[in-house]
Amino acid sequence: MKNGRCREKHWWHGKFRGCGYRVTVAREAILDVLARTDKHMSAEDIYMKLHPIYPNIGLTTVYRTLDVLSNLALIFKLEIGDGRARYELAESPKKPSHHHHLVCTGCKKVVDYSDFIDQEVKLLQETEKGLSEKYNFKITNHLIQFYGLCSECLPRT
Amino acid sequence: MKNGRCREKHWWHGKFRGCGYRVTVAREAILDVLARTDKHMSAEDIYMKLHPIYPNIGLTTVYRTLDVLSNLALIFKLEIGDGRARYELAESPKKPSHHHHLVCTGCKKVVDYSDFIDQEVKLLQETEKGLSEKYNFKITNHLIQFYGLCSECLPRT
DNA sequence: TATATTATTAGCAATGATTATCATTAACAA
DNA sequence: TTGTTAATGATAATCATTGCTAATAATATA
Ligand SMILES: [Mn+2]
Ligand SMILES: [Mn+2]
Ligand SMILES: [Zn+2]
Ligand SMILES: [Zn+2]
Repeated sequence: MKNGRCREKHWWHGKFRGCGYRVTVAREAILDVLARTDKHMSAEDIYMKLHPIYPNIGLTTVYRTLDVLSNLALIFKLEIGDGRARYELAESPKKPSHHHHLVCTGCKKVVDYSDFIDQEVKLLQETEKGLSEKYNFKITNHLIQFYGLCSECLPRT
Repeated sequence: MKNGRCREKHWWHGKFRGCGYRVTVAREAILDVLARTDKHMSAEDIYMKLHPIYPNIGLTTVYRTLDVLSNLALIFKLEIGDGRARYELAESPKKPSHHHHLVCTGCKKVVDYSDFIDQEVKLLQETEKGLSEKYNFKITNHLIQFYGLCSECLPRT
């Protein structure tokens, strides 16, 4: 039986290698931060979280790494309208795989939801098909988001 | 019968005055640009369009004016993910009042669509109601967008 | 294991859309 | 026509993100 001295291999090591990417401390650390939260974090959030433990990982590296992880589809990039992108793990036991977002315009909190997903998927499929044909588009993605005020922000308005 | 010498009054003059805003050349010109197109224009697009006729209207004023018009709900501000906001008239004979967008990630072209709007509205209402209760949010807005490649951008990939 | 190759990184400068400042101008109520 | 004050233009500042480059570290190879 192997002991724990060697760096634990994660399933995505193979994905990295297969795409010609190296497995680095920064990449592991950033994935780890995202794996340990159910929040939707900005590049700077991640940088701040990392900094006490890895003070040598720069903000630029965080951005670059998030870009790589995004291209590998290991994470999702999410724009909520405040000009600061948020990121989350693509596959996580902490959240449903296909979900959308509820954004508080007050505190910028993001809530995952997957209610009504079945009807939604049905409508989306119909719509995508219809639009593809009518407008001659190859549709690759969609975005559904609700905006409002959370219970903490509503009182102070 | 009145002649055409005086500046034509538009219906939104009243809306301006009622909210304590003055009617200015820049505001009329910018609304006019948006009224004459069915495109979704950026602040700079509008500035460029205006510049030959009104070289004294600065880009800053375009931004400020778009902000005012947006607050008055005369126009919609639209983010398509390239970090540059687009604007369109809220009510226009050129497009359906309630519509969503199909965005080409290649050339950033935006197409209005209102197909499947009835089913969509139904689902949105149900979803909003469900989410409001479950997550204790006051939902004020929603965003639905499809992304893909238009017929011109698809070949060159 | 030692070495060569080259992807990755840190630190910093640059970018680009949008906003803030402030002195000047123009709308418009009286 | 005039006084009040909102609106403007020029410019500087902001701020998230990206570009640059010499140094470093991950991996393949001997
Ligand atoms: Mn999420
Ligand atoms: Mn539109
Ligand atoms: Zn909130
Ligand atoms: Zn296109």
